[in-house]
Amino acid sequence: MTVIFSKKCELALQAVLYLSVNKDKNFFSASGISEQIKMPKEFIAKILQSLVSHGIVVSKKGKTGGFNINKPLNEIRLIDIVAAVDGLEIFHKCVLGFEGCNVEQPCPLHNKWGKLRDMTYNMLSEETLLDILDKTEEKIKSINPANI
Amino acid sequence: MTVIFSKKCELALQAVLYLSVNKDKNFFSASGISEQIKMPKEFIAKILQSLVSHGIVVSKKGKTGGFNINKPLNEIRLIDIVAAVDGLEIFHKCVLGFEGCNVEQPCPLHNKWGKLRDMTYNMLSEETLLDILDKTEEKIKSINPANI
DNA sequence: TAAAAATCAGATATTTATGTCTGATAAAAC
DNA sequence: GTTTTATCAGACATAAATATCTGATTTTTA
Repeated sequence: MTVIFSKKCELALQAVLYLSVNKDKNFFSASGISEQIKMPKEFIAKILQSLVSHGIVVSKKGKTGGFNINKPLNEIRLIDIVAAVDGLEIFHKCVLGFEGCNVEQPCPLHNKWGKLRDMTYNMLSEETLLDILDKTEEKIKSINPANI
Repeated sequence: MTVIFSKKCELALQAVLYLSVNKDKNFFSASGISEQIKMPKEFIAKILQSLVSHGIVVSKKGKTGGFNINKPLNEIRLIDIVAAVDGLEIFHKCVLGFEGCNVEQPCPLHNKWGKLRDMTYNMLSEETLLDILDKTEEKIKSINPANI
C-alpha cells in the first residue's frame, strides 16, 4: 500500500482543521474532538500532544481544559504539521530507494519525480491554515460529521 | 512516516529494472538478483512471484530457472508495476482521509493535491521500462551495486 | 534414475505503525 | 479542601507491513 500522508498525519490535519474553524471558541477536549472526527480520543490526544510539543497547538489542563491553535492561522503552514507528524524524509529520499541517488547520479525517476515532489512541497509550504479555512468555510459543510 | 511507494514496491521496481537491463541474458535466480540488489532473496522471490501472477515477469523452475521480463520493455509501464504491488488506491482516496470528499464536496486539499496526484499518475503511465532503461544505460552506472 | 538447483505456496516470525490503558498532575467548580 | 475533569507521560496491546522459513514440485545435469 502507498500513502502520501500517514494515518497519524491525516488525523492531525483533520483535528487542526477542526480547531482552526473553531479557533475563537474555547479549548476543545480530546473527547470533544473525537466526537466530531470519527477517531478514538486517546489517539487524537496523543497526536495533539505531539503538536503541542511542536508549538502548533496549545493545551490547557484541568476542568475547562483542552486544545486550541497556538498561533495566528496564517502563520501555520500545512508543511509544518506534516513535518511535525511524519517528518520530511519523503522530500529528500530517493523514490526508488537507491542509496547513491543524487543530482550527479540520478536514478531513472530522479528528475521526473523530483519535479512533482518539489511541487508538492511548495504547495504544502504555501498553504496556511488560513487559506485552507477560507476554502473550507465557503463550501465544505457536509463532507464529514465535523463539518470541517 | 510518509511514503510514496511501499518498500515492496521500491524493491519490485529495482528488481524489474535489473531484469530489464539484462533482458537478453538468461533467467535470473532470486539469489542472483539479491546479490546485486541488497535485499534478502526470499523477499525478492515473493515479490517477483506476485509480478509473475500479474503477467509482468515470467519464471522458469528447475536448475537453470529464474525470472525474466515477460513482454517487450515498451509495453510495461511503471504504473503497471505500482498497480500490481501497491494498488492504485492512493490515486483515488482523499488525501486528508475524509470519507465524503468528492468533486461536489471537495476537501480543502482536493483540487491542489488532485492536480499533483494526476500529474504523478500520468508520469507513471507514460514512462515504460524502455524509457527508463534508456536513461539508465546512459548515465546511471555507479548509483548502486547492481549498476542498474 | 538420482542429485542439484530453482520456483512456489503457505506458514511463521519480526518489526513498525496504529491504537489503548493506567496512574500522575493540574486546574476549575463546588 | 474535596471532587471533577482535563492533559500528560509512558507502558501496553493490536494490526499491518516486512521478512524468513519449510516442504513440495519442477527441471537440468550427470
